[in-house]
Amino acid sequence: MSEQTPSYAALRPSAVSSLAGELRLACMRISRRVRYESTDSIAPHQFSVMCRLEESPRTPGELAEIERVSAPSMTRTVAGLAERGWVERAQDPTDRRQVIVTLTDEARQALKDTRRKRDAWMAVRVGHLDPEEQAVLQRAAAILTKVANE
Amino acid sequence: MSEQTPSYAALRPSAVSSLAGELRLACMRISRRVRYESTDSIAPHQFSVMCRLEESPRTPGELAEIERVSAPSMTRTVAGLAERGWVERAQDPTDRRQVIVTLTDEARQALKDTRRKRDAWMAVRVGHLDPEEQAVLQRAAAILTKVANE
DNA sequence: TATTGTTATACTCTATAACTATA
DNA sequence: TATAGTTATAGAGTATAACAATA
Repeated sequence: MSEQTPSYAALRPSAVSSLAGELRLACMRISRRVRYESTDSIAPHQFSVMCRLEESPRTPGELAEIERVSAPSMTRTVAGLAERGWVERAQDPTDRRQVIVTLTDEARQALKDTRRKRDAWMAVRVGHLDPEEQAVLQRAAAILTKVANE
Repeated sequence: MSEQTPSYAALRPSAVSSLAGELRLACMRISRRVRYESTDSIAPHQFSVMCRLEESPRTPGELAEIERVSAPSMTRTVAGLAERGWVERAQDPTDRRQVIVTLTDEARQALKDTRRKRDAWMAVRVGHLDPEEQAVLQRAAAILTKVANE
């Protein structure tokens, strides 16, 4: 039997459970550290809404549903973003009850800066790992992304 | 050259950077999903303080410093925990200005329940992976834990 | 006089309820 | 009458400043 077994047996439930616990805790700790260290100028709820608007403009109602907050909360959040020049509001020409919220170029740049700061924290630590550990994480990254998106 | 190379070259800076970005994002998404799905009865700031008290009793001043919140905020948080029966406050016999905050057994049980719920979310997803993916994550878990603790 | 913790007050983000404008 | 969004008001959690008790 070689050191790297070419085929694998499925983990037993108890092993799945302890692996899940260890991974979950590590992900939450990393997330916490990244958030803490990156001293954002963008508040978490603002950041989250701005990410949604990156793909396409949306109405306040859609944003409230996606972010699972109340409509008045989203009105307030959008107002704050507009005040800082990160979104623009326009009336929907086909239904004048609706408002279309669009991200500004300035906001896209701010998002880019924040992500760069966050990635930098992680990059320093990944850079300190030895090559074999980096290779394991390269394979793990895709799997964790799949888990996160499930 | 075999499919699984036995020795590895260190990643170039650009590769470290993109790996870091992918890992960081996956960890933050998983963290967010876990927090969202586990519908805690314990608020995040309460949970965090309770975890600190799990190791040993502490004074409000120590807790405020560890959690990086103001002393009045910690007074309030501790008062809330005491009201729910999760902590008990006692005067320090050697310095009567100080208060010793201790976790109750009920709180320890509540922490256990919350962690079990969080781990369950992750365990379902890890259980869906194929055996080889699970094997990769088993090696990655230890590395991520090291990164989180750095 | 310095330190520990609390109370007083204000600001932010959240919510529900009531209201306006439009369909 | 129903829907999209806003305004009114209140409840948490945070902060700084002022205070009480103790060292």
